[in-house]
Amino acid sequence: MTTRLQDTLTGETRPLDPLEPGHVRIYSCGPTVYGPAHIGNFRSFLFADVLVRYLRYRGLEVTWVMNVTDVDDKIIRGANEAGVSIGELADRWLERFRADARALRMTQPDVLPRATEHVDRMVTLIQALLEEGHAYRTEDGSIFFRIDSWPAYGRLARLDPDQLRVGERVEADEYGKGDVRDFALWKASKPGEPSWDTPIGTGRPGWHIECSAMSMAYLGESFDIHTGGVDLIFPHHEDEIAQSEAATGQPFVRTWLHCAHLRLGGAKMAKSTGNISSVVDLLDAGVSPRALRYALISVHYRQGLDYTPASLEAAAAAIDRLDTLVAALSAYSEARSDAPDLESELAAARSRFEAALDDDLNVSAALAAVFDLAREQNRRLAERSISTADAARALAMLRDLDRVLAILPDAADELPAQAAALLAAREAARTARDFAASDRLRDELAALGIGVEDTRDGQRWRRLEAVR
RNA sequence: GGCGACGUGGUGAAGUGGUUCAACACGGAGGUCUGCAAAACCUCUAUUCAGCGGUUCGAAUCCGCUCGUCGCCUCCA
Repeated sequence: MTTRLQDTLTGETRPLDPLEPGHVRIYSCGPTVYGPAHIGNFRSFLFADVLVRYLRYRGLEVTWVMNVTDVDDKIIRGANEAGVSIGELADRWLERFRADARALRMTQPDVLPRATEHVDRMVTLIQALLEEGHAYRTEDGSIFFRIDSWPAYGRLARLDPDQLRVGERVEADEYGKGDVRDFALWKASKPGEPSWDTPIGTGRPGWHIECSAMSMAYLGESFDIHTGGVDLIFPHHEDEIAQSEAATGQPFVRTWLHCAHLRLGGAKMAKSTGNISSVVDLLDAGVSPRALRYALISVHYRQGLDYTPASLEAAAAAIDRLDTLVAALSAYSEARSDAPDLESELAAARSRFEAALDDDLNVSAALAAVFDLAREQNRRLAERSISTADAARALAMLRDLDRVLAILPDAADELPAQAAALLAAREAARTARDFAASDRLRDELAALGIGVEDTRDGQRWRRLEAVR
């Protein structure tokens, strides 16, 4: 069974068939670094992360590129307001983005190219478009893509170009275009804006051309998968297809994957409407990053998802259930022979897990396989019907599946020295049957965020993940 | 106005013609275990899948209509 994915362009769910066998090339539209990322942004980044992790888990080589937009209207405005250069502003927010991504256990992309470092590539593309008659220059020196020159325009978004409601929301600074629907490839320099001196004039690149140039720079003129939020389908990705294929004559992307919106209060989470919840704010408020990750990835990527405090609490409880199992499997010790049927039980869980993810990344169903496995192992632990080695095998299986999900506690997590001392003291108190002291020490550990339980395997601890 | 997605229990959500098809998680009720606690396990928590009509031997799953929610057509993950 191979992994099947639903392509936005054709609507078909097809087996993944990389252009280069065994090597998948993926481009994800990344952040525009002018402010803090919100969790809706990260829903789409983490969806791509799970995809990358799963394909690697499956043994495929993956090259993952995520762009960073570091020049656009908002960055320019933000930099002017803050009295810094766009580079300084972008550096600041890119650093924050990296920190958020680390906290949420997003895989580091192989390349995080910045738009301002790839202007040459964009210029080359634009030159090709000008030569082929797909682009034209306006009086002020801006360059636009001529939509009429590309008959397939509108296919991705299933929009009829003639039906676009032009005139209602036309940007004031873009008159001079041959057709109001045409989009900017190059914006002529204006006072107070950064610009580049290039063979096509002095100015700065439009947004859409960035992604075409940077994806091709690292992945080639044709590559396997392009991801982003559904709100990028039109016009961003539609424009990318038009300009890329018009410039190269090659099919641009084989599979388009789009992540549905995260909603807050019933409406799409978006900076422009202000109903956002930033990752920084949540983490600063003490929200467990693993719970947040779980909440964001546990629903199928093409399904809308409502963000509520309750969803985060449910996620934290689910995570805690797995944490407890990991702690129990680690602490378990029983001198007896191996359970003969464990191996097949673990294998069955793995195959359910893989079948779910192969089916267009059905994370909910994959999690169901993990939680069923958890219940089975908890039962065996309670019955003491497995060996110490069996427990280690079950834990190894969970950890292996977690290469995709990345929600389990850190394997290298060590008890802080202070807590370790309290735990040792509690051990001594319990040996002396001094339960008053034992209970007091348990409270002290809880205050440090360490939960302690007494079991046949001795004291067992786990971190208590805060929700808020 | 055009295009599209969706509507499953107290909540989130999987399931897209039959065979444990109503998963899984959260929450709730009862029980077992336990110094206490916690955790875990067991049992229960949707004769029913927005409503109506149709196709079929058989539908949550296909078709039609109605109602409702959301999204795109503009920057946006």
